[in-house]
Amino acid sequence: MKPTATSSSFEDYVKVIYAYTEWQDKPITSSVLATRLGVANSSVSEMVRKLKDQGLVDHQPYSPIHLTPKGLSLALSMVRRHRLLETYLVNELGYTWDEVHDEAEQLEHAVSDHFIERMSAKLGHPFRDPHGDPIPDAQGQIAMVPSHRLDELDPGHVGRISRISDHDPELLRYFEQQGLGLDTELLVVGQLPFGAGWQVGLRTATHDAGPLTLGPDAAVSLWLASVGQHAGCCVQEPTGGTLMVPHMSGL
Amino acid sequence: MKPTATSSSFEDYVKVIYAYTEWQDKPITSSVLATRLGVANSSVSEMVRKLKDQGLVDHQPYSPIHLTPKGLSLALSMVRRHRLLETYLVNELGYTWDEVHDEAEQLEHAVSDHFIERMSAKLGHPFRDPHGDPIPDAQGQIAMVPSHRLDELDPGHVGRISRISDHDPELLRYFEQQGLGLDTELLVVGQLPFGAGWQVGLRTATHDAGPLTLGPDAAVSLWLASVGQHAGCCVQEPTGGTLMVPHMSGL
DNA sequence: TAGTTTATTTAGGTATACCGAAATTCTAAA
DNA sequence: TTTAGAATTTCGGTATACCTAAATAAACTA
Ligand SMILES: [Mn+2]
Ligand SMILES: [Mn+2]
Ligand SMILES: [Mn+2]
Ligand SMILES: [Mn+2]
Repeated sequence: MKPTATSSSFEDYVKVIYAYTEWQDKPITSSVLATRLGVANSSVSEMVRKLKDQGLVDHQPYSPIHLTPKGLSLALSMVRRHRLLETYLVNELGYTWDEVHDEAEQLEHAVSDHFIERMSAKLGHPFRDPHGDPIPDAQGQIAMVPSHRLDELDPGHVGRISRISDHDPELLRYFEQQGLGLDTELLVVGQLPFGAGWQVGLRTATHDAGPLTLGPDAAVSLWLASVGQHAGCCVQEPTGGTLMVPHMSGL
Repeated sequence: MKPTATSSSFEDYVKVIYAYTEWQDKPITSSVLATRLGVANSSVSEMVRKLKDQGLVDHQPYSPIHLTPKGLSLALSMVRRHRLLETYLVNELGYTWDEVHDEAEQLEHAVSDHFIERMSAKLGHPFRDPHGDPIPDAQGQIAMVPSHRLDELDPGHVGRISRISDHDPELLRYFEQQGLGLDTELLVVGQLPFGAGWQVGLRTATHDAGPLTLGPDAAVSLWLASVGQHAGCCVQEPTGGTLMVPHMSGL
C-alpha cells in the first residue's frame, strides 16, 4: 500500500477530530469540526470525503466523523509533534507557555521524524507538555493522569493541577501571575452564586497564598489530579480502544 | 503599503535568485532558475510575473531576473533563516552536517522571527553556518571571508577551508572521512592531468596527513581563505550594492 | 403527522502553484 | 541578411483547499 501523502490540512483535520474525542468522549460533527478549523462547513464536507478516500476516517453522510486506526495513528503522531515542540520551545528556547501554541501549530507540519526524536531525546523523553497535556510516545502510547475539571469537583476536594487549557494565551498569563501552574496544589472551596465562578485555596512551594476567586472561564480551563496519584496509568493503543479519560482539552 | 503576503514559493524563488548572484556575480536566467527550483520553465515565467507584481523582482521579457531592494531584503532574511537553522541543528540537536540542508529547507518557511532570534541568541549570534556560509544579521548585513575556489588557486598556495558546498550530502560525508572540515589548512600541490583532479596536502590539529587527491567535483566544492586573514570585512547592505565576493555556493 | 428549523451536502466558483505543448522572440551561424 | 536552433513566454489544463449560495436530509414542534 502507498504511504498516504498527508498534506498539512489532512494533518490538522485528523488532529482536531482526535482532540475533540480526547475530552468530549463522543465523535465530532461536521459543523464543530468546521468551527475548530476555522473553515466553512462545505469545506469540511469536501475534505472529509477525501480523508475517507485515504482511509483516515469513517463517515456516512449526515453522521459524525470517526477516525480509523490509520487516522488515529496519524493524529497521535501530530499530537506528539505538537506537544514535544511546545515543550522544547519552553525548556530550550526560553518561550513562555502562552507563546508556544501558535509556533507549534506551524512547526508540527514542517519538522521531520528525525527532528522530533532528537528533540524528545534532548528533553529526556517528557510525558507531558508545558500545559500538562500528555505526549504520546513514538508508538502512539499515551499516559494520562486521571483528572477532573475544577468545576466538576465537590467543595473540600484537594488536588494538584494536572492540565491547563492552552487555548487562550491571556488566561495563561493570568494563571502565571496568580501563581497557578502545573502541580500547584489546590483546595476547592466552593462555587460562588450567580455564575461568579469558584473559590479556591492554593499552596505553592514559595508562598501559601490565601483564597482566590476564579471566573467560570478560568475554572473550566483547569484539571485537577487527586493528591497522592501519579502519571503512568491508562495506556492507550494507537489502533483504537476506548479513551479512558474524558474532559481533556487543548493540544 | 501592504506587507506583501509571501508564500513559501515566493520565498524559495527569491532565495534561489539571490544565491545564484551570490557566487556567479551575474543575474539568473529563467531556465537556470527553473532547474534550481526543480520546476518547468513555464512555471517560472508565471511566478516571475507575480514576483514582479509584488515588487520583489525587476524583469523584462526574455531578460535575466534581478532582485529589487525589497526582494533582496526578503532573500537575505531567508538565507539568514536557512543558515541559522543549519547551525542550530548541528550545534544543539546533534545533526551531522550532511543531514541539515533538507530539514532547514522546510523549517525556514515555518519558523517565526521570534524563533529565529531566540535561536541566534542561544547560538551566540554565529556569523557562519556548518558549511562556512555567511549568516546575514537581522538587518541583512553579511560578513564574507574573501576566498577562492580551490581549482582557481596556483600550486603552492596555502589556505584555510572557509566554505564547503552543502549541495551533495555524500560529498560532505567523504570530506568528513578524509579529515577535511572548516578551517582545515590546505596546501595546493597542483592539478593532475586529464581532469583527474587536484593534489593537496593537509594539516589538522589531530594528524598531519599526507597528500590527498581530490576529484574535480570535490575540488570545486571547496573555498580557501588565505592563511592569516579573518572574517569581518566586506559588509553588504540589504538595499543593494555590489557583491564583493564571487564564487560562493550553497545555502 | 405535517411543517419548520437546523445540519449537512452539493454545485459552482476562486486562488495558488504547478504542468506539457504551442507560439513567440532572441541569437548566432551561414 | 536570412534562418535554424535555443530560450522564453503564452495557452490550456490539473490538483489542492478554500469559499458562497442552493439543495437536501434530519430533527424537532406544534
Ligand atoms: Mn497545525
Ligand atoms: Mn498547543
Ligand atoms: Mn525552502
Ligand atoms: Mn543548506
